[in-house]
Amino acid sequence: MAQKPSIPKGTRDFFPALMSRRNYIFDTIKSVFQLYGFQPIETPAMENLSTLMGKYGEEGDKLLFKVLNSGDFAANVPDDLLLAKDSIKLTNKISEKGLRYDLTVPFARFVVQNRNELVFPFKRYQIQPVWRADRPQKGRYREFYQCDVDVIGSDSLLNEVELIQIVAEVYRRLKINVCLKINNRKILTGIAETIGEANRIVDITVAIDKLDKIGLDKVNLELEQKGVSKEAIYKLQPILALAGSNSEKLDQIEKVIFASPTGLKGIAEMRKIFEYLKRMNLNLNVELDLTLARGLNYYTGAIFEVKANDVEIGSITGGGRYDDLTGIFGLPDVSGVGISFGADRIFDVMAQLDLFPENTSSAAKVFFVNFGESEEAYLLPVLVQLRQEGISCEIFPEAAKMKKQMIYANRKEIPFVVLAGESEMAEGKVTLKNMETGNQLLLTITELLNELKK
RNA sequence: GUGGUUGUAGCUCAGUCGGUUAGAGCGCCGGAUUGUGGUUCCGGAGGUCGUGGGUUCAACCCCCAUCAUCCACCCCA
Repeated sequence: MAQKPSIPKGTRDFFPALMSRRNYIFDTIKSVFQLYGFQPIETPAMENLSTLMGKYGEEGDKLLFKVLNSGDFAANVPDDLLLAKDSIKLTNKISEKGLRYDLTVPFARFVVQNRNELVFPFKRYQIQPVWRADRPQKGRYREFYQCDVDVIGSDSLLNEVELIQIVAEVYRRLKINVCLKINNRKILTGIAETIGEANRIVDITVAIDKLDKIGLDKVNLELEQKGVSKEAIYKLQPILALAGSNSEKLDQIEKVIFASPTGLKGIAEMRKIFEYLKRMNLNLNVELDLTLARGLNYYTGAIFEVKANDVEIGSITGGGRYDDLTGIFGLPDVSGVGISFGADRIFDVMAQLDLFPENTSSAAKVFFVNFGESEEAYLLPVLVQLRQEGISCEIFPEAAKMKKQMIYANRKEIPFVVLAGESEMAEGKVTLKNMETGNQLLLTITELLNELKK
């Protein structure tokens, strides 16, 4: 038992029944993406570490899975470096590739690298696994899928609005009750400037992001511990307590951060987005949440986060505007905006709320019982005919006991079973059994086809 | 990276004060039923009690270590 094979922690195997439900999620998301004119791309599982490092903050670098150089990777490492036991420096010598941590950074690299072949604004979607060397826990895996949609090469806020529409449509189709929270990094910058802590914006946003989780007192405590001045924290209080409708909140915050041009720009952006949304007749609760921060520090404009209303699981979709992601790779002044659906968390939510439709099974529609060689010869052409008609079917590969074959069909949840032995063959017919009702019909092959096409 | 939880059959879990042959339910296999699954009845297989050490006449049970697991923090989808 101890020797049973296993998989690395934080990874999972997916059974057929799970796969068909996962594919239901992927297919839904994919078709909505396509509805808005986004096209798929894929990038390699591995990227050069130089592409990945430094893009996710210090914490993120630690969570990158590094891939050992091939060959005799230790041979060229100087002795003093080995003895120094400095993991970071040693890593630089023995590893130059890593597994991707998200889809956005590889996408930025993709855009810069292939800029001459792309049509801008470039609208792409990408559904692939990413890897993080995090410690796994509830709703957190080391290998999980992201479903990203991004538009790059356009400043227009219409892109933000389109992404919000996509969120609304995806969750409408999946029947998940969600709330979309939206904020703007420029407003956060404005706040930081106004309270006199402009260079602490990351600390401030990370702390206030936790407001609804740990409460006001603990947020203030954390700000204090991070070295934010008492005066600044005091000035921050009314901002954290803002309430009212989205436009009321914007009006209030505007009065506070009027001296910050960046902050005002953020407010103008948000007003424009809400104005657009009003015209879209959106069936989604969009809430301006000034405490929403999101960790990734490449965001520069609007930021989004989606939470399921009926399940405690953290955010299931997130994203935002990033003005300078491609700048790091040598292509400045190309703005992009995108969001990422966390398929695995969406799966957990749907499983918990039992939202999957009944008929997601990937099993064949018809099962043929195998009675022996002559029956096989009689049935094989029928299988060919069914498949030509697009009806999925299979025959048991050996003439096993009928009970065993029926159990097989039952466990695979195949809805129809065809039986054809001596008596049926004599009449040129087959018996079709409906596995759910137990009813049986004696049919000719033509009748069988018609029956199954219903 | 920090703190905690739990490891007994394929799965979920009992297991008394440390005591001789470690149990249940579900699942699996076979039969009742040689051309009929999902219900029922009967029978059967399956365990180095996570691993290594220690205490003891004796350890699933106590101690130490180790590995795995799950949960929380950090961070995040």
